[in-house]
Order: sequence, then C-alpha cells, then structure tokens
Amino acid sequence: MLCCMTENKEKKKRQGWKQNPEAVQENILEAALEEFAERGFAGARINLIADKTDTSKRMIYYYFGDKEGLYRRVIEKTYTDTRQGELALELDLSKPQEALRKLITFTFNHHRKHSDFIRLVMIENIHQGRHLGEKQHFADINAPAIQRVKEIYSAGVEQGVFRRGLSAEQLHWQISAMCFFNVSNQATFGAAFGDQLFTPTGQKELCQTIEDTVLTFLLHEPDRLLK
Amino acid sequence: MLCCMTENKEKKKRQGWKQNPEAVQENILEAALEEFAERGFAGARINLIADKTDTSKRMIYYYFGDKEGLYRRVIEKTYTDTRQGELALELDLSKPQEALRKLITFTFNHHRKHSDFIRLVMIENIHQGRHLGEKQHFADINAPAIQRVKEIYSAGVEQGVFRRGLSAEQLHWQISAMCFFNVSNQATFGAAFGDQLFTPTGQKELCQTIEDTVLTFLLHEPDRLLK
Amino acid sequence: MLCCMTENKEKKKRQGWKQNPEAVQENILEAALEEFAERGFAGARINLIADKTDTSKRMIYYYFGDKEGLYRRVIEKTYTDTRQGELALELDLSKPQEALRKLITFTFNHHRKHSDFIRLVMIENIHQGRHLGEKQHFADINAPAIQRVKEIYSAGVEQGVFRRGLSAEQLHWQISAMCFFNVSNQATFGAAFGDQLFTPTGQKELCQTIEDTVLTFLLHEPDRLLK
Amino acid sequence: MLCCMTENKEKKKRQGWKQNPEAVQENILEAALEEFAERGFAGARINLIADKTDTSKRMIYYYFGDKEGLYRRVIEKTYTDTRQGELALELDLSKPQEALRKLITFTFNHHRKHSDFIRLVMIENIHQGRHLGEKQHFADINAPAIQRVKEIYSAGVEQGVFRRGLSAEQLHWQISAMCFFNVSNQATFGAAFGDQLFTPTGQKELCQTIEDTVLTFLLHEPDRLLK
DNA sequence: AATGAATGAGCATTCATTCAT
DNA sequence: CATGAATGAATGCTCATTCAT
Repeated sequence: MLCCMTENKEKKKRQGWKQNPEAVQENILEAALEEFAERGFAGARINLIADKTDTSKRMIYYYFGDKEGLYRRVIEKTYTDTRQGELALELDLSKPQEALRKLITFTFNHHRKHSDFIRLVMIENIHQGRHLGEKQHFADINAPAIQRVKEIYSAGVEQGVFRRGLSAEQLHWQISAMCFFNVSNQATFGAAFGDQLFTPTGQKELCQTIEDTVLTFLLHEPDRLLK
Repeated sequence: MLCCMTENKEKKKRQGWKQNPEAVQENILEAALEEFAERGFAGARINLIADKTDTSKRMIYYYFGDKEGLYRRVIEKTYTDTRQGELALELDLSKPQEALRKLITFTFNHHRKHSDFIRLVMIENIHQGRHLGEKQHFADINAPAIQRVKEIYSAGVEQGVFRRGLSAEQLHWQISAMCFFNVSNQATFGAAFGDQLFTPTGQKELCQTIEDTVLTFLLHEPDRLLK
Repeated sequence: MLCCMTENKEKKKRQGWKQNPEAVQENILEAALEEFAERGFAGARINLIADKTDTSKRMIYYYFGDKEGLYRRVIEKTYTDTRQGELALELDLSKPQEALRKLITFTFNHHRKHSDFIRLVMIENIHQGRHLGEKQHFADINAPAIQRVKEIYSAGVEQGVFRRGLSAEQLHWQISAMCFFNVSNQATFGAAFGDQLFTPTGQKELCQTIEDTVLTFLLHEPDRLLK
Repeated sequence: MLCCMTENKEKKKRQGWKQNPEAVQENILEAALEEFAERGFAGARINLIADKTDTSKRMIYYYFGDKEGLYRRVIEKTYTDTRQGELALELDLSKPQEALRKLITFTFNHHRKHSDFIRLVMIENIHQGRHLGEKQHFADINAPAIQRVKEIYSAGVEQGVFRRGLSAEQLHWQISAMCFFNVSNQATFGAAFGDQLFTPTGQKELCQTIEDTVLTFLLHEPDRLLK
C-alpha cells in the first residue's frame, strides 16, 4: 500500500482517449515495440510494457491474448509500417542508375533511422520466423519491396544501361544485406574492427560504396578467368 | 510428484573426466553455446544448459559465477574459435582474384555451417555488444580477419589487377555483410520473398553473385555519371 | 516426492477475507513478526512465513516487494503497536511517585509479555538500525515514550518531591535499560549466574528493585565524597 | 579459471606459521568472531570467514566440524576473554564507594570498547542461549564477575557504608543492564530519541548517572509511602 | 470496457558441506 | 596436514497469467 507493490505503479495516465479501443491498442503496440526491440521476446517484460502504456496490464491480455500474441502484432505492424514508408519514395524510371542510387540511399538511411525495425527483424530471425503469421499475408506485405527493384532493373535493361540476366530478387537481396548489416551488426563489427565505418563520414562513404558496388555489378560482366 | 523431476534427471554422465576442471568447463561451454544460440540470453535456461552437460548446475556457478559470466565466456570462445578456423584457410597470393574468390566461398560456407556463431553474434548485437569483454582483447581476436583481406588486396594492387584506393576494411565489411545476412536473415527473407535463394542451387548462385559483386567492384571504376 | 511438499501444504485457509488487501497484509505481518523475532532477518525463511499465513508466498512479494521490505514493515508496525499500547496507560500526575512506579511496573511487564518486540529490537540493533525507515518518522513514533516520563518528572519537581536538574531522557533511558535487559539478556544472564532472578518471585523483586533504584535516584542527591 | 570462481579467491596468505594447529585455530576464531558479530549466526558466511583467514575453508571444517561448532567456540572464547580482561582490574576494598564507582566505570568503558562481545551476547540471546555449552562450565567462567561485586558490597556493609539486605547478584545485574544496554541498543535508542546520550559528553554523564544511581540505591532506604 | 487482487510454476542463485587426492 | 573440485537442497524472487467484481 505505502511502499512497494512493484506491480501497481501509480501512473499519471492521459485519460482523455479512453473508450477508444483502437487508440488503446495502438498505444500498447508502441510501448511493446520499444520493449521488444530493446530486450527481445524473452527479455521483454509485460509489466514494463504496461508501465510505458497509458492503460493497464490487464488490457494487454484483453486485446492481445498473451505475450506471443502481442509480439506477433508488433512484428506485423512493424513490417507493414516499414513497407508503407518505402512506398512514399518517388523514383524516376527514365534514369535507372539515378533511381537505383536513390533507392539504395533511401534504404540505407531508412534502416539507420529505424533501428527498432532492424532489431525486431533480427529478433524474429533468432526465433526462426515463427511469428510472422500467415505466410501469404506476410509475403503480400513485402512484395512491393522487390517490385520496386524490378521496375528499375527492367527500365535499365530496356534502355540498354544494365546488363541482362540478373534477378531483381538478388539485387534486392544485395541491397538489403548491406543496408541491414550496417545497422544490425554495428555493435560487434565496431568493437572488432573499430568505429571508422560508423562515423558520419564513414557512413556516407559506406553508402556510396554500396551504391557503387551494386551499380558496377549491374554494368559490368564479371571476370571469371581467375588470376 | 512431477514437479521436481527436471532437476533429478537420471543422466548417464561420463564420470571419467571428473577432477579435470578444463574439460568440465569446456563441456559446460558447449552446452551453453547451443542453448544461448537457440534461445538468446534471456530465453536460455540454466537448468537446460545443465541438463545438456555431464556435470551439474552447481558447477556452472562454480566456474562461471552467474548466467552473464557464462554467456560472456561463450561469446568469447565462439569468436576465438571462428577466427582460428579461418586461419586454417590457405591462400595463394600470387593469384589475387582466385584467392579472393576462395576467401569468399570459404566465408560463405563457414557461416552457413556455423549458424550457432551467426545467431550468437546477432544476439550479442541485440545486447549492443555489452558482453564482448575488454575492447582491446576483442579487437585482437578479430584482427586477423581484416589482415587476410588486406594481404589479398595488396597483392592484387601490386600486380595491377585490382584498382587502387579501396580499404581492406570496407572489403571485409562487404563480404561479411552478405555472407552473414545470408544466414542471419534467411527466415524473414525467405518468408517475405520466397525460398529460391536458399535452395542448394540458389545458394550456389548467391555465393557466385557475392564473389562477382566484390570482384567487379575491385576491377572497375564506378560510374557516377548518372543516367 | 518429498522434496516439493513444503510449498504445497494443504492449508485450511480462511477464504472469507480475500480481496481485502489490508487484512491480507496484516495477516502476513503477524506471521512475519513471529518468524523474524524467532530467527532474525537472515535466519527467517520466506517459505516458513508464507506457511504461517492464510495466503501465499507470492502475496508477500506482491505487497512488500522483498524480504527486506517485509522486515522493515514488521519493525515499523512493532514499534507503532508498542508505543500505542503504552498510551493506554493512565497515570495520576498528582501523585508523581506512584505514577512513576506504575509506569515502571507497566513497562517491566509489558516488555516481559512482548518478548517478540524485544527480540526484534535486538535484531534491529545487530543490523545497526538500518531498517528503521525515515528518521523523523521513527522519532515521531517514539516521542510519546519520553513525553510520559517528562510529565511525571515535571509534576514531581513542581510538587517538590523530585530533585531538580535531571533529564527525562536519562530517566527513560534508565527504565528502558533495565526493563529491556531483563527480557533481552535472560538467556545468557540466567545461564551465567543462575535463574533466581527469573523465577516469578525473582521477577517481582527485580521490578520492585528497578522502581526503588529509579525513585531513590530521584529523591536523593548522590554522594560523590568517596569512601 | 580466468574470471569468476567466486569461491576460490586468490589470497596472499602469510604462510610462515603453517603447521601450527593452535595458531591456525586462533586465526580462524578471530575471523569468525568478526563475521558472526557483524552478521549474526544465520547471516554469517563460512566463505567470508575463510576469506578473512590465512587458511582455507576446508580447515574450518577440519578443526570445528561445522558452522555451529565454530560459532560455539567463538562464543566460549569471547566470554572467557571478557571475564579474564575484567580480572585485571584492581580494586581497593577499603574504600567501597570508590571501588564500586571504579568497577562501574570500568564495565561501562569495557563494554563500549568491546562492541563485538556485546553483539555476540545479543546474538546468542536471540538464539536463546542454545550454544553456551555445558552449563556448569559456562557458569564457572562467569562466576568471578559476581564475586567482584560481592566483595565490594560486603566490604561496604561491614564498614557501615552500604545498607544491608541487598544481593550482589542484583547489583551486578543493575550494572550490567545499564552498561550493556548503552552499547547494545544505541542504534535504536539513538534513532528514536536523538544522539545526545551517545556523544562523548553524553556518555561521560551517562556513566556518572549509572554510578550515582547504583550508589544512591546502596546508601538510601527506598521510600515506599507513595505520593 | 475495465481493473486491483491474486497466483502456480519456475527462475537464477547461494548455502554449508563433502569428496578425492 | 592440507586443498581444489564437487554437490544436494534449498532460498529469495520473478514471470506471464487469471480471478472476481
């Protein structure tokens, strides 16, 4: 009553929006995103999520069933938000090289700014993708990402700028790999090899390098006569 | 009746190596590696680690102090083992292109085979590298990885095969990024975009692509006159 | 089989008062008082406290946070109860000597009857008073004890019965010391010097002696011309 | 090996006196006294005692059997040392008042200086004197303490200075009570009623008061005609 | 729709103690 | 005499979850 009861923290909650189920759920999802991204699924604490919320622990169970249900919804929301954010980017397909560089720069910066998303993806990979929900639905959410690359690549091939025979999927994979790794593995890579790559100028150069790498690969036939 | 059984498992333990502290520690570390890699730090259960062991839970605390101490030692061991495994690879510096392809193939396959290592690195990145121990020591362990690339690149430049002005660090980063991502993000990438990349042939092509990408980048000056 | 039983005791618990947080806390505090008084802080076992309770171990943590939090509350409650018990005593200030004897008899008997309180005070002194909570609050709880003595002494001085120049604080200290020691050190004193003082008649005489000692001190100027 | 193994602290131990069983035991007893006095029986940790020692934990078991055996020996030693210390005090029985004041001053200061002894006695009282060993032996150790008072009192009565009919036992009890309580309850009494009594001057006055109290009681017949 | 009270199962950790040499 | 390695049994505490209103 007076002292402890760690589980019932007095909280000054904005009460105005009560009676609005969707807002309450949204509010819970935001809190959960933070917590899951910071501590992983097992490390996250329902109590702490509730504390970050303007509602109570009981409501989490009311709306999401259990911890896993909440986590699933967080994952889904995070992917959806991310892909929707990407759709806002406008590309000029008449200049395929420029478009591709723009897409890479965008992805690079987007991932840097949304480390919560990156962390959540890592966490979900540790869980071997068990919480991605219905496969088809998940695929649908993500389809636009490849589509984007495909449009640019096709335009480039049509204009005779890019070489033929490459798959948009692999191109997207290359871009993803480097833009993702840049954020996901910064801690260990920096500790192992120094932080030069992660300074502001290091990052600018790295982004440039990724663009150059992908573009060079699109422009030049690889040499397999080894020396 | 049922409740206590977890701790009393009749275990057929090899008793021969008792009184051999190093073997006992090694045995614990192996069990812990599995468990941490599978469930993360928070999700790992000391009891389950002990069960995989030929000794008891008590000995874990005897030798490693607490869960975090054990985890730290697992991380250190995993990195050390990995880097030492890499040193076994012999490269012929007189043929830089071939050497680089060989290094990439090796890294690609090594990472695929050691998904425990990959998972542990991901986990540690989620923890923001808090358990890597003394920074200098960790850097020392990892230094050879860059050194390898530097030797190949320097040889290539000297022989006029590779273009000048690139950093070995960035090259290592590129290779790492793609070989690591291939394993670390297989679950989410596969679910989002299909498993073609992760079939046996898909993987063969992907490895080839990584090699081509890096080599092309080393051979051709990038085109920055955008079209 | 046997090993888990301590926690699963079939206990006939009065269920009527559930959902009554204050009663539950009170119930826990009583059980804890017994246990702490009997075994000290370190020796007390949360499981045993829970067993003496009509609720579960979990509720101890729910309401008191941890063992120390519970102990703190027990100490506070014990002091509060004791001081409040003392306030019930009615004293006739028109007869200061009688009033003082009555106060001493009361204190003597009170301490004998409440050996739990005495033991808890000893335990807390061994812990060097670390759990007494906010100093001012603790002082406020105890203030009435001195006030009582002060009233009697002032009345006695005004009536010309007691000599001037003594402090109520020291008088309270004298009374406390002897009434407390009588209970607190009975075990060792009895073992060392025999149990005569602790038989019913021995105790009656001892109480009388304490009264005589304090009163004689109040009536007669001490002789410091040593012989 | 490298990091934890909390139980095997590297200790720079004076090795010179090894092979001397009595010195080893003495060394252990001193360490144990500190630890038991500071934390009580249940709170004391065998590991910490061993750490304070110049020998190992195993030796504690070798010489003392178990924790309780060690504690018993500590109690016995403490009482023995204390009583022997008291025998050093020389008293002039031709001046009984002076002798008694001297004895009280000595006891008062002795207890202040040996708070370890006081704490251990408190602890043993909490354990209800269960570890005092053979009763007769313990009584023999303590007998001199009363004897001392008896000599003074008898001398005083013979010289017509002290009134007749009092018991040396009670006198010793009075002195003990106040001198003991002064140290044992300083923490709680100070917190409850302020620290004035425990400042250097406060203590000087308190000692004086104890002397005055006891002597006045010895010189004046108590007044039982209450007013 | 909402909530404070309640909880069983299990968690990391610690303890005094004994074994093997 | 001496010691590093080993251990069973508990200990304090936490977790996600459900009850009762």
